[in-house]
Amino acid sequence: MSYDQLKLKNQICHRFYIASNGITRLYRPLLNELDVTYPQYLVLMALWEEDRVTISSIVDQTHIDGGSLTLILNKLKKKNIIEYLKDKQDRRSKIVKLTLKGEKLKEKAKEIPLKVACQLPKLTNSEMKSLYTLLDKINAQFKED
Amino acid sequence: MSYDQLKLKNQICHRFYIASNGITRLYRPLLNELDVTYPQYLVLMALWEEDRVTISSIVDQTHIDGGSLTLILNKLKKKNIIEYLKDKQDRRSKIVKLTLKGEKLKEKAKEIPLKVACQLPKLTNSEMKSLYTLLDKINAQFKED
DNA sequence: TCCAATTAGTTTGCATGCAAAATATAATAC
DNA sequence: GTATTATATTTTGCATGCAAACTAATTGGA
Repeated sequence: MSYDQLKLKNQICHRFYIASNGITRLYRPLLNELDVTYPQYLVLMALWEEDRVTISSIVDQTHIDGGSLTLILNKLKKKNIIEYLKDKQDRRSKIVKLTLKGEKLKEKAKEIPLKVACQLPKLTNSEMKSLYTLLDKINAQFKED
Repeated sequence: MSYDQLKLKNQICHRFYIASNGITRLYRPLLNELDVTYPQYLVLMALWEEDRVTISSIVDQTHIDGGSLTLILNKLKKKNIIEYLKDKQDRRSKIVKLTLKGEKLKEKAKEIPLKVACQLPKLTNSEMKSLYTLLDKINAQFKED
């Protein structure tokens, strides 16, 4: 009764769990210097690409849970990194906008990706491309949720 | 000032975040039938492979944080899935052991991996092998932490 | 042998992740 | 036009993930 399919070494999800937590841990000391957490950093990356967007747009971009995002955004607001604008078209919506401080954080953040990459095992360009492609295939499923 | 390296589409960690959370979500309804959460299921898989182990051994196998694991194990004990034994060699340690109920859960769990796999995009054997290899390369870094 | 350093676990405090219920507002159906 | 339905966001309750402080027990070294 060994049930190989129940062994940890055969679990793809466990590998993602380890990778996600492990890499996030690499970000933590770097993000501490910006006084943000990893999910807060995801929100910032979304806003640096496109500012003045609705909360549901940020959910779509980051895949952060909506309930959690409310709390995350309130914390970013308290740190004066974002502010809320009213959406005159639809009073149910809020528009999220970077403050000047939030915009300037991008400059401080720009070295982070390279610093994290340096701490990861070296993959060849081909391996990295392959990994991105495979992850995108797996995640395609979750793009609509 | 586009800073491509800060775009979400270029973040490997964000892909792992999406994959880990997304696949865990696929497990949830199946695990509900066993009345366990995903981290609790990781602990069970570790114990089904090797029973009567220390808590630190479970940390090594599952990569679950030690502090969280204390709570998780207490919940499994409350559900009568595991029990604690005393380690006479080292009184600092606890031995974790499956109860009969915990052992029998394995039988109920054995269909879960296939059911989850069926909900994921089909990857070829070669792609799946490649994905496992790449994840193992990334995660090799975290094996010691 | 005795004390400092180490190790195994637990506890605490904070930040999500998530499902489900609750609010407020908009869009649709009739 | 009004009731029904759908959408945007917030709130609530529970379960981790994690760093740091803490307790108890063991090990190592002078």
